[in-house]
Amino acid sequence: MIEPIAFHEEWLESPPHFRLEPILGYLARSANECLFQVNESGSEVTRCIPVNGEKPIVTIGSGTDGRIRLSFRGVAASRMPGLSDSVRQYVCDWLDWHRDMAPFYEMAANDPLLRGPADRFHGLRLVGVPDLFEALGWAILGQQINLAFAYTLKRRLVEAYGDSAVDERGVRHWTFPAAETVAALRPEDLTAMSITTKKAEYLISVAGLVADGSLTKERLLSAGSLREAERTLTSIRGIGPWTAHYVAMRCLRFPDAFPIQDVGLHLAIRKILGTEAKPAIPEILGLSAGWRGWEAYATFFLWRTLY
DNA sequence: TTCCAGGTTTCCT
DNA sequence: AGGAAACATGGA
Repeated sequence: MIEPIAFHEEWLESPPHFRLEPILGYLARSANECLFQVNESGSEVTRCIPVNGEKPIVTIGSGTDGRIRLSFRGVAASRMPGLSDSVRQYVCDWLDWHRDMAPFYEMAANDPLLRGPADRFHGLRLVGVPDLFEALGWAILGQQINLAFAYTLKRRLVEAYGDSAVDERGVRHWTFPAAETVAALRPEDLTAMSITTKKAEYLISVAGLVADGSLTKERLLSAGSLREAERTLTSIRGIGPWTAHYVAMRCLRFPDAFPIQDVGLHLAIRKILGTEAKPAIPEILGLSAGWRGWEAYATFFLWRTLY
C-alpha cells in the first residue's frame, strides 16, 4: 500500500523592507541554475530542501496581499510532523528574512553608489547559501571564470554527484553533492567535466575537511569575528581572501564581509560611475567608507545591478 | 582570434 | 612585503 503524499501550505507576513520580486529577479539571473527554479512568470521559486532526512520540494511565492506563500510536497504524510519548522528555518536563513534592513536603507539613501540600486531593488535580501559545503564549492567553482561557465560546471557536478527528488509531475529537483561524496572522488572525476586540476584538488580536500567535521559553520561562527573566520578559511589551500569573504557573506552571514577584489563588484561600480576603467582597490575603499557594517549588503545590491 | 572572467598559488626581487 | 607569472577553460 502506498502511503499518501502530503501537501503543506502556510502563509507568512512579510517583514518590513522585504519584497519577493527583486529576490526572484536575482534568483532568475541564470537559466542554467540547477538548484532551484523560478517559474516562467517570475512569481515563485521552487527547490528541494533536504531537512530532517527528508527531501521536501518547497515553493515560495507571494500572495496578492503581500504575504508570502510557503508550500511543500513530496513527503510521506507520516513524515510531515516537525518538517515545516525546519523548512521555514531554512527559507528564513536563505532569504535573510529576519534582517532589520532599516539602517541599511538609511545609509544607502545618502550613498552615491547605493542610492540608485537601493531604490530600484527595494526589498531585495542577501540571498544566502545556507549549506557550508555548497557555499565553499560554489565559490571555488566560480574562481576566475565567467559566471555562465561557473553555472555549467555546477550543473555538471550536481547532476553527476548530487541528490535529487522527483515531484508529482516528474520534474527532478537537485541538491548540491554531499561533502562526503565529493571527498571520496579522484581529481580525474572532476577534471573530466572541465573543472581544472587545481580546483578539483581544492574541492576534494575542502570536501574532506567538511566531511570529517573539522570545518563546520558552527566552528567558523564560534570565534565571533569575521577576521577569525577569514583567517581559518584562508589557511586552507584553495581558499583565498575572495572565497573567504564570499562564504562569510553568503553562508556565515557576516554583514561586514566584503569581497573587495570581486570583479562583479568592480564592474558594477564602473557601470554606476560611468568610468572607463574598473576602480582600483584604494578607490573602492574610499567609496565604501560609509558602508561600515553593511558591506555584504552593499556588495549584493551592486551585484544585482548587473543582471 | 583576442580578451577576460564573481582568484589562488607560487615564485621572484 | 609586494608584484609578476602560471594556471586553465569557455563565453562573447
